[in-house]
Amino acid sequence: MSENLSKFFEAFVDSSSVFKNKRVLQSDYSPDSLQHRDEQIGQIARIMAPSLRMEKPSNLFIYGKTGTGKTVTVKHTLTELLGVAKSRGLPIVTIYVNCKLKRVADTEYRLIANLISELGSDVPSTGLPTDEVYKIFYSLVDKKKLLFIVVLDEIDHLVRKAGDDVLYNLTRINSELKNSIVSILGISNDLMFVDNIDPRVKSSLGEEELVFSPYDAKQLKDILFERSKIAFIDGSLQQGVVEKCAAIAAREHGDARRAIDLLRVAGELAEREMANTINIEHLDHALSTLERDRILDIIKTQPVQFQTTLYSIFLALRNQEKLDASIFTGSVYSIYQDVCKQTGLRALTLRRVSDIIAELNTLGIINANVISKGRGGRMREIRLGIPESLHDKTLNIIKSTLELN
DNA sequence: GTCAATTCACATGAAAGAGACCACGGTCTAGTG
DNA sequence: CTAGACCGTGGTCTCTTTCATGTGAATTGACGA
Repeated sequence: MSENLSKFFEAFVDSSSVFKNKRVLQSDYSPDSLQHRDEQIGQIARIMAPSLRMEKPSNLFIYGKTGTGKTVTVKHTLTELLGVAKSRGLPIVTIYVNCKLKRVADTEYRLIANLISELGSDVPSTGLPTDEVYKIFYSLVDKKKLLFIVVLDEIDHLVRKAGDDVLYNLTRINSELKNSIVSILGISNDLMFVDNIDPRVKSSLGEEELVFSPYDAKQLKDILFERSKIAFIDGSLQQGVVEKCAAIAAREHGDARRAIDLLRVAGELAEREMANTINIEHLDHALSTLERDRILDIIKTQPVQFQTTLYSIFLALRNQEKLDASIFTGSVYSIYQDVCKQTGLRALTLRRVSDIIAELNTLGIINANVISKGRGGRMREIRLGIPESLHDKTLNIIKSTLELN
């Protein structure tokens, strides 16, 4: 057996892979040159340039959907800026924080704690009063004369969870500092986000704004070609694969990250088959694999109550005999109560379940719309958002977490 | 027939509570010289 | 005498509950033509 296995590994190593440099297709890779973002790079550079004279650059706010190159562009531009600063001996420091990462920077306290740790110091992950942490941060920043550029990626996430007080406090930092200057660069996926924040914060944080529009199919194609030249062995991509990949991604609001993922998975599938070219079938297959993994992964990582709610939705729809029909909050909740009784789980209130349904909706697992039936009341109309081919798998996942049969 | 008021069944907001974590400082205990 | 174990306190964070308020259109009922 182990002989077989080692043979397999040998064969795997020897088989001509389609990849030359797979890292280029990984999500954390940032390319040396950016395509179709010259204009934005120029604008960011113009806004940030005063920092090289040790003047405070305007706070900058960047919007754009996922995969439009916001993060990469910002990182790219700041790296260049830091290069110049370094060669001139200017004390400029950039800090990059992704506010979406759970347990890293998704609350006010943790954000500041994170900034502190970026500055090479440490505070406990919990236990201190928030203003204490602020004080530590201030003293740390103000110790030397420095110019900080703080990049807050996915800032909409932070505000949604922690409220806009955070931003207000951050924008006030400069008035507390004697020596140093802090400039904030916020990145948001949500275009509507700014409408919901405190006007005071809005004016001070959004001194400058920049919008990243989605890539169109042609631009995506250019990007994919560029990457695939480095990533794949010459000639391993069949005609039309990149074009189709670009077209798929363009259809889904021009998400370049997704397009690149798609290409990578297609390559992995081809590699697994020991094929030495990637064809359209691989791409189609990759598309469904990616989608399947995403959905199953989301479901698997949901808390018990979420899974129970989803299970109740399944049951409610099954009672109606047709899974593509829709049901309403009330019937889901009564079934949910039965399920809880059955499993011995403590049943939550309708209020909470209603929120859970709303959250499942934003995850895309279900589609729920609020409708009014006039005197019949107002409620959510709920449908499953999971493709039928995955129904059995999701039910199995849920049943195993609920220890049901 | 028309129009405003009513009503239903939740949606949505706000505030507050419970319980899990964690750090810190003080006290107790056991081991060491 | 000292290091480590063990509390109590005070803080944050997440998930919930409770209480209150909001909402959109079918229904109702008064009113006038």
